[in-house]
Order: sequence, then C-alpha cells, then structure tokens
Amino acid sequence: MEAIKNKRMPVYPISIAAKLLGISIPTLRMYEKEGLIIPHKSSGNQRIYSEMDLERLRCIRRAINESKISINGIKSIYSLIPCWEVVKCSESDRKTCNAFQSHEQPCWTFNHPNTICENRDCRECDVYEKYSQCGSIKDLIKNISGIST
Amino acid sequence: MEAIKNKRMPVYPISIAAKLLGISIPTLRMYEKEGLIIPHKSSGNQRIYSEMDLERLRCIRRAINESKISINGIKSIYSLIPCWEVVKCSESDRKTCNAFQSHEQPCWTFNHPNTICENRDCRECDVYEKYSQCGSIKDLIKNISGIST
DNA sequence: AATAGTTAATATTTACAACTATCAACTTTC
DNA sequence: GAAAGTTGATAGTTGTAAATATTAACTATT
Repeated sequence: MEAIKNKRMPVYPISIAAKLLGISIPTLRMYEKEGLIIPHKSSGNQRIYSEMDLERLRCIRRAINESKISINGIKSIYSLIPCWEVVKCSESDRKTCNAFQSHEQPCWTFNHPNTICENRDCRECDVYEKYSQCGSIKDLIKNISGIST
Repeated sequence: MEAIKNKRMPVYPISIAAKLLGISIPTLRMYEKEGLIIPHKSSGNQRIYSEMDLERLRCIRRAINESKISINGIKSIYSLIPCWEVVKCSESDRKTCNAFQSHEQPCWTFNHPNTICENRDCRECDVYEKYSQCGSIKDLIKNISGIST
C-alpha cells in the first residue's frame, strides 16, 4: 500500500468534499456542469475528489465570494489561458481547434478532434492543472511574451 | 469648422449618453467609478462622451447582460491585457509598475509613477482603446506569443 | 438484501450585485 | 440671472445568479 500522500489521487466522495468545503452537493455538481472543475469518476460514475480538486475549488470559491467574479466571468478568464503555448500544438491544430477561438469557455470544456489534445485527458493537462487562479494566468501571459527577467 | 466625423471626439453630455444607451445616469457614473470607462471631462468637470465611449459602453453592457460577466469579472479580464507589450515599457518600468502586478484592476486605474506611462493619458492609450472586448484581448495574447500565422 | 450514499433533473429559495431615485451644491446655457 | 442640467453621495429597489431542496432511479457497503 502506497503511504505516499498524492495530491492528485481521487479520495473524497462528493458528500465529504462538500462538507470540507462548506457547500452543498448540488453546488459542487453545478461547478462541474459549468466546466470549472473535472472530478474523477468511479466505475459506477460517482464523483471522487482529490486534494488538488479541493484546492482548485477553494480558489474558485474565493473568486466568487471574495473577488465577486461571476461564474461566467471565471469561465471567460479561463478561456484566455494561452493553452496553445502550454501544449505546444501545431498551426494546423490551432486552425481547427474550437478552444483556440473561444473567449467564453475554458479549453477543457471542448472536444478537440484532430488536435494534439484529441486523446489526452484534460484533467491531467497543465492548462487545467496549473492555471486555476488569475494570478498564475497573468504570469503565464508574461512568460510567453518576449519578457526578459 | 471641422465637418469630419471623429469617433474620438467628446460630444455627448451624460443625459444624452444615458438615453442613447438606455440606462440611468448613476449607472454611467458607476461604470466610471469601477474603472470600466474614462469619459472626457469638461473644464467644469462635467462628463462628455464620444462615439467610441458609447461603443465601449455597449460592449460592457453586452458582457454584463448577455454574457453574464460581473463587473469585477470584467475588471479582472481587463487586468490580463499584456499592456507591457502594447506600450513597450522597459524592464525597470515593469519592476515598479502596480498595473503589471495586478490581476484585479485594469492598468488604466493605476497611477504609473516612474514609468513610460507616467505622463500619458490612458484615455488615449491603445491598451484602453483597442482591447475593450474579450475577443480582441485573446487575439492580442495570441499575437504576442510566438505564433506564426 | 437492507442501509446508506449517489445519480441527474426540476423546482424553490436567497443573497446581493446592478441599477435607480433623490438630494443640495455646482456648472452651463440663453 | 433664471432655468436646465450636472456633480458626488446616500438610500432604496429589483432582477437574477448562486445556492439549496427534493425527487425517483441507481451504486456502494455491510
């Protein structure tokens, strides 16, 4: 048995996740329906949340409750993540990719037929994993621009 | 007398602007207080709106009413505009610039002491003028990244 | 096989952001 | 200089996004 604590490992059923976050179960489902989070699913289609999922959700809650950014606002912000630079997709990938065009939905809410992302799991993609907060998104934009330091 | 129609020319007092947009005067003042718009001011401190201001405001209204993005969401989105690439500020400018750090407020809501923006009027800056809609912001991010076509 | 927890879907509640109204002091217009 | 319009500020209203409750069918646990 692995005793290593893995933040990515799905461990919490929805009732526990809701309790830990202090919100209701339908709210968690809504965040998922809106594309803000992609929880792992069991073989019987039940949601299982990891420690990282909880961190992500706390970040989302802060955006909603403290920063007063609406869910659609968060989605729009996520849609601005320069995913093409993170996954290093090709020019032809970009040409057909719906996510590349969108400024309303995060890229991980799209199918990606005929792109480098086609058979990848967005849940394990850096775009989804690393850029869940606004600050890190701006940092990424800084990095991809021609900035020295 | 110039007969040329200049979209940048301030011409509408607040009552007319409000009527043209179908909103109340206090709402227009609120958008300004939130930093979404910078109307021209007369010598007696009265607001005067240009055709471009109205276009900008229609864009903001669409974001709020149709896209359901909250005002703070719009501010956060504006804060992600890579202004440093537009105004071509120096590394030392960036080091001290509050706007460069922020992911909550658009750059034009900050003072810019000791930067290239110090004595410039944000109202006439490309950052403010050209990137009032989400789509154009993503296009700018695309342009500054190492994308070919 | 019985109990507890989950699913998706719909209906309902609630908190508050967005907006409006009103005010006395000031500016503009004719 | 009188009438009309604007200023910032405060108080009040309202539409609806966000959150919750409830349901019958399903999955997991003992």
